[in-house]
Amino acid sequence: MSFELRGAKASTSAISDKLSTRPASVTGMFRVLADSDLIEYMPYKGAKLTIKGRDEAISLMRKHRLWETFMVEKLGFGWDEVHDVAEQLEHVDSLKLISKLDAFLGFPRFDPHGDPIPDSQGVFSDRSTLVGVSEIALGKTASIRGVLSSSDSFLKHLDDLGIQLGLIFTVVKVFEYDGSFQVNVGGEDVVWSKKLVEQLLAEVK
Amino acid sequence: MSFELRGAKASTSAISDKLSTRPASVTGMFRVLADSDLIEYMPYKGAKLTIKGRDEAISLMRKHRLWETFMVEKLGFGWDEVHDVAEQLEHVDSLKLISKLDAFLGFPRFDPHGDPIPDSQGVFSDRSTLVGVSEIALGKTASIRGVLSSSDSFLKHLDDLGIQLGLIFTVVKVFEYDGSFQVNVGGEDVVWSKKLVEQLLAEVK
DNA sequence: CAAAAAGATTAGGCATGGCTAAATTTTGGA
DNA sequence: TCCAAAATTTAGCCATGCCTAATCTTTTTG
Repeated sequence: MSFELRGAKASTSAISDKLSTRPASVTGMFRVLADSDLIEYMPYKGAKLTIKGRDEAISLMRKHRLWETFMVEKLGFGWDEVHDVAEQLEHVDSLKLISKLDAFLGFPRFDPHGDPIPDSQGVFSDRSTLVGVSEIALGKTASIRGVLSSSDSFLKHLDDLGIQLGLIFTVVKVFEYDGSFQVNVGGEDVVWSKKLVEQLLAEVK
Repeated sequence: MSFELRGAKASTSAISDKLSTRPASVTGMFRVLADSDLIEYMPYKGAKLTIKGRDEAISLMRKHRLWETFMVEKLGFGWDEVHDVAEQLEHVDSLKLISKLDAFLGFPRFDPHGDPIPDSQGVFSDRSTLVGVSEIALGKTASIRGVLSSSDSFLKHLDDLGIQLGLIFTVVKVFEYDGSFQVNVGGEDVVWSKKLVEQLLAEVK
């Protein structure tokens, strides 16, 4: 489920590909979505979300990201394990459930991948309060808020290093030689590679 | 979703009724369930759960009750609001999700309605540790663990009185006149009617 | 104990949703 | 510009799942 939200038109075969289905089936879906006023669809010319479709997509995104946040923060799942289950959970139909879950989680503005969670009005928080770890100045303290990559290997690596959402650290030193960072975490100094810090998002205190 | 677990055979029309469907459809379901070895089915003679079917039913029950517990205890839902949503949540397929949820909730043995939650092995806690509030002796302290009725009006009444799962109280006095109980809750004395205490389950300290 | 009533199953229809193959439109290179 | 290749849609098929109506079995009752 990943139409482009920005006015892009989605190609039939790209979608059938992602859905492990056939282009002909996608055309069928287009027709029912168009009948429900969720997309604007002209044969051979592609499809584009309507306002209503956009709202629906944002609502799904909100649910998906809240469930992911719940699984990681409250249940202790790894960042790389939550996507598939969240895809099931996001289809549970209860507005009240989602708003209570949102409150229970403390109205988080970003999910474990650093992607913004739209609020109940569909408004996204600006990601500008987040900054790449590689850009944090010496001596600054910050906390991990998200990641830029979602690859399995990357997320597993984070697990291995014990890097998780909310982790607080201070930049101690930047090694010019290879661009790696020395950071202090809970009183202990560790080194994060250049490749690593470029994929991490944080909020500076 | 409520086959009788104890060896009972379920009647076709009783089921179609509960499912808001037609008897003919239930016969169809019987056939696919029998093909999956979930029930033993002889035309005109009813259906009965197999071991495998029983296990599946218990697993669903476990999920359903854990989700209900989550919604009531963590999200602040009322006891009467959770059933329908739990019916959706229970079909999310992830063993790991359920075992993590179980741990997060502290391995509860009873759900908000006082019904036992089977553990991961399918074993039920004995309800015998629970006792009707109406049978608690003077001076004893106990905590609410469940209810016997699930009627909307009853559950709403509990909400009105602020009676919720885990509430701790001490029996101060029993009025012979009408069988009502005077109990102390958080330092304050309140009166619970006979009808009320007969529907409440508690665990004596 | 037989016939009527009640309950369950089968037969057949209809809608859905996916598929393959054929037809159509768009695209991109000569 | 024009034609071949690629992309998309349409047509038609099949499986599923539920429905109604008809048939069959079981139960109830006179």
